[in-house]
Amino acid sequence: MSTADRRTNKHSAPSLHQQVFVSLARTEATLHDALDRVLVPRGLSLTQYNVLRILRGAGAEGLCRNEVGERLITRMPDVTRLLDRMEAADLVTRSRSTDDRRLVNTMLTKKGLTLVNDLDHEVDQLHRSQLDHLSAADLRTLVRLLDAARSKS
Amino acid sequence: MSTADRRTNKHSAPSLHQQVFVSLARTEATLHDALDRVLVPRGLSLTQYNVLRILRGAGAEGLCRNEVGERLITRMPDVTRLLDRMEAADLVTRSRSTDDRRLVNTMLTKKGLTLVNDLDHEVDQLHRSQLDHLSAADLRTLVRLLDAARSKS
DNA sequence: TGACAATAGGTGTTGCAACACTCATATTAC
DNA sequence: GTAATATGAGTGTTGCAACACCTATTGTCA
Repeated sequence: MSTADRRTNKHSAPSLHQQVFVSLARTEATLHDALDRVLVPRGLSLTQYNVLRILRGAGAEGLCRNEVGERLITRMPDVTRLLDRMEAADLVTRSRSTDDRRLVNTMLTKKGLTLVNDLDHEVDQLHRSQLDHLSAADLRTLVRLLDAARSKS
Repeated sequence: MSTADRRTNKHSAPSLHQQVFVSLARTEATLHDALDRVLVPRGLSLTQYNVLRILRGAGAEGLCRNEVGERLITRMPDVTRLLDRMEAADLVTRSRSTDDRRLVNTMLTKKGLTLVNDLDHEVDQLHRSQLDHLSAADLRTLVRLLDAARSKS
């Protein structure tokens, strides 16, 4: 675009790269919203649900705060208060490590584990219903291209 | 999963549908974060940038609040204060319609138009650099599958 | 025409997210 | 062994987002 165009409404058609970005954002928002409609009635945000799944995968030893943050999908600079809220809801419990007293291990409570196990089926059903009009080959292609799309970052 | 498993850490491997959801969320977060690093130094959130592009596309007449909200990528129940902040930053201006006095038309200021035009090149360069290791055919396939993935919702 | 519903916009409040900063503990260098 | 650095966790503050609710204007229909 030339300097003379800077104060006009003229702008070029979106490039293929931009189409990818917009389509990606729209699809993520659509699927995210639908999942929220399952999680919010249970008092969970998507981030909190991800923490439950992360901690379930970690087993009884739990994980320290930074390990939880690293495994989260979205960058989350305030894991402390996220875990505070989940501790207040009796979903997780924390205990300071004796090995390294800087570390605080967080693990699921029985209530948290039951909740995330209960949600497995409902969430899987939702994802299936949202995507069952695509073939397995298409889904595998989609995952492959999505993974490739972020491989540079 | 059987009832007996509800309080265990046993859970099945993620289905293909779940892999799509996770990969989609991760890729969106990665690309979103990179774009934020371009926009935040200019004082913009991604949503505000989208509003600028929406209003540029609308031309001099502008759009009313609900029309802006409908065109946004993510559901946004508080467009009023979003536009308040952009008006305070002198990016948009508002005027109540005389035809239907319920409507308030929002349009870009000269500053807002210049800003969004200036960002075009930088944003496009970013998107290209993030995705230039994928072929055009792959990008077209990605857009097609992403569009298909949200077609049911 | 006058009551009532529908639409558009705005507001009050609450809770969460992001930033910078501090404190405690552990590791490293000398 | 002590000082300096690095790492992990938590806190104070600010701003934005989401929810419910309210007001003004328009449209609908008896």
